[in-house]
Amino acid sequence: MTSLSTFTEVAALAGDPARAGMLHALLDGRALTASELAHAAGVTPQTASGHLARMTTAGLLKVEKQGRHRYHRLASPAVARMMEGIMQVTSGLDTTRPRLTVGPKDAALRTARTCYDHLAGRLGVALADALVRGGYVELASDGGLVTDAGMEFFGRIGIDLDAILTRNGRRSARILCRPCLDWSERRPHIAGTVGVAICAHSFAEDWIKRVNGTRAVTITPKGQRVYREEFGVHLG
Amino acid sequence: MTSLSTFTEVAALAGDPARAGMLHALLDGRALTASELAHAAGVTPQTASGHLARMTTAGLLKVEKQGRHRYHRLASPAVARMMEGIMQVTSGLDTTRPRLTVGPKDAALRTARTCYDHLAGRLGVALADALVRGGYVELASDGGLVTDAGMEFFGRIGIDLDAILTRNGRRSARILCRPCLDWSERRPHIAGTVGVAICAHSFAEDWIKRVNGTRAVTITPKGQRVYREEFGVHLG
DNA sequence: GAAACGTTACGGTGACGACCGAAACATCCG
DNA sequence: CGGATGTTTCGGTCGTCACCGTAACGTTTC
Repeated sequence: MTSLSTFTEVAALAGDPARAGMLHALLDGRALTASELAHAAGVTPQTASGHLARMTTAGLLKVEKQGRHRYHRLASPAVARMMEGIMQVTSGLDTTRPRLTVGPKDAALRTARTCYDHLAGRLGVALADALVRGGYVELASDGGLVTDAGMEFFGRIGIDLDAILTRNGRRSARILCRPCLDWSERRPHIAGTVGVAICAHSFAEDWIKRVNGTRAVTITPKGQRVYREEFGVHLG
Repeated sequence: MTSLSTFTEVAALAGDPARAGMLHALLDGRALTASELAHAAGVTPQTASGHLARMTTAGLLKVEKQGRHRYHRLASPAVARMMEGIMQVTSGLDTTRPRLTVGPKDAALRTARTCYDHLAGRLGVALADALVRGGYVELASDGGLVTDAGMEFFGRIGIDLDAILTRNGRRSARILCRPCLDWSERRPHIAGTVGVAICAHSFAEDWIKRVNGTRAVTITPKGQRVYREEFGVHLG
């Protein structure tokens, strides 16, 4: 039963405060140096280096060296999904406990953030709601799909899902998407290929911007207008 | 940043050999006693009791006491999905390492097993393949859906998906399903509401049976026939 | 080449926690 | 009621591992 030992190993790696902090810092998909990660986790660079080496050999992280820097990033989307899965469990049990989540950093994360490769937070949920309301997307707990009207809508705002899916090698006649339960909003937002496309396009069109060096994003004035006029999203 | 500490706590709970063993023993969705779990994890009942208490207060497990027995089970499907997520990561890195998985127990698990509430292993993948081949289900990495022909097919073999979804409160016009990457087969099988229905119906109709007290299942002669004649599945 | 910076390796300390033995507690059965 | 079984609590031991200081290594820049 070797699969059990690797399971334990991976979970134990994620179950250390310093390593968990680094993983969270990497959850936006960027590549960070050991020093940045050490700062994020609140440990010295030496300690961070050891953790990073372990996680890399375990397959959680991958590194690419550029000059004297070594950039670390999550090894695969599967790692991000694993973290999502853990957060689902924690958010489930947070209902009983008092939710003491304060601080402006937390507030920014709740408003809008990236979830590895797609949008989450109030913005992510609001976009999902708007797309469902407009009849562009059908979303259930098990899955979702883009309707014919949705294909037209996405094409109109500059997202050619058909081309993206053809490039990735489609396996279905329809454009499916993955629902992702938002840990702060407790409601589903859109992940999967469609979520990636929305997020990437939003960055490319300057509808959103990363805030300093976190997973949080701010909505630009241009984005405010587009989200309101095209999607019908109003963020209080 | 309290969410990070709970994240760490949950991951650390899953990252202990004894606790991981118990969680795996519970992954079939049944409720087991502390003694059984102690035996499964290879620890004494005292040790197991402590672990179970911690996991219960953390929200991973829930207990229901019946007489002098206390039955433990996974607290929610989210816990099973979290474990799936971790296994995805481990199976990803297993490609590099030598896959030394032997033993008849392992072989039985690979042939057919339950994955909390749906079928997995060669059987699960073969059923998914057959349903796709027959045009009853469309399945992509992000999601899946049951076609009109599929609705008719499932109705014919006694699974009324429409009724099930109505009971659960549908949120979509179509019947969607969740793809679940099989850790032994490396190919997707069907999870979500549809996967649950297939699995439950297979047990109810005696197409499959649990083997002793594990997640593995055996296919009955009746099941062999049904899977072959109705689904077109041939298991070597 | 020397200095500055980022990263990794080594040795020692400290703390957390997993584990079991013994015993108390709860429940069912004769 | 007394014995048997399942479960939990308590105390103590042991091993593991995170952490940092120090120092070495590699790369870049002046």
